[in-house]
Amino acid sequence: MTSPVKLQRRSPAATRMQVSRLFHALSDPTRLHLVELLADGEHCVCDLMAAVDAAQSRLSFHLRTLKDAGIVADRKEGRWVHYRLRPEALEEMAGALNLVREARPGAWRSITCC
Amino acid sequence: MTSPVKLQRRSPAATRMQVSRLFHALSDPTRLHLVELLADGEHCVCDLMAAVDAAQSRLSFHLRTLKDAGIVADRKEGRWVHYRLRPEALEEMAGALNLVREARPGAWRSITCC
DNA sequence: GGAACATATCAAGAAATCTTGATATGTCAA
DNA sequence: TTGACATATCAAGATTTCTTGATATGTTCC
Repeated sequence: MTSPVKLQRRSPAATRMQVSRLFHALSDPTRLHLVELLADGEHCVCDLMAAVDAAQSRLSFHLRTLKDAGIVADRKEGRWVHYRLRPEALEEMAGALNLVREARPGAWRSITCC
Repeated sequence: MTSPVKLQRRSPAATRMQVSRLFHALSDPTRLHLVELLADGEHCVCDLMAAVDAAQSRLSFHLRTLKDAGIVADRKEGRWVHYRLRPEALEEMAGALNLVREARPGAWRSITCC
């Protein structure tokens, strides 16, 4: 059974707030790099640290930022941690983008004004 | 004729930098709101100011941020200015997102590590 | 020309974000 | 149990971004 929380009952403002958090998570080159690396599946932090050239605490900060935004999830295994993408988040971003893309942007020139 | 600038000759790092600028532009609820408003075509600043509840210089700041990122373009007409979306920028973002989405994220669990 | 208007820019402070180095936590192996 | 290791967290400073109020620029109308 689905939860009783009403779907899409967020106000437009609340939706924007959430979507802006998602975009913010990808607004940094290091985080973008991490997301690219995770595109083919799970990776452990040590793999990621080798791939992006970042100090440990810096990497940890960016991974947490991605996690807080809901873009990645983690899985603890022994003394290391694996991160993976959350496809739902990517879909949500793509969806927000499509709403704007599909509306024929730049279709007309505004005439009346003020 | 197209310009002689080579296409896609940017390094991955430079591409990430550019894409992160695009995402940054949408990482703020006010700017997201503006982009939504522009989805159906051009609007003049006064329209936008009435729609998003923002002081004049604040609105101007956010429009410039969008413009600097290449997400909108403007057109001056008499004493007012019309803004419109630049579909290329939206496509570029959607493209970056798709590269990640299409790679079956979360497909496998990493076994080997460190 | 001068006033009203639309918009942009600037300067300064406020707030958020990022980086770095230090320390904490939990796990494994000897 | 001790030590090495993987990762997270914290604290402080650096940097960036955002907001606000003031002023500048260019346009139209009288």
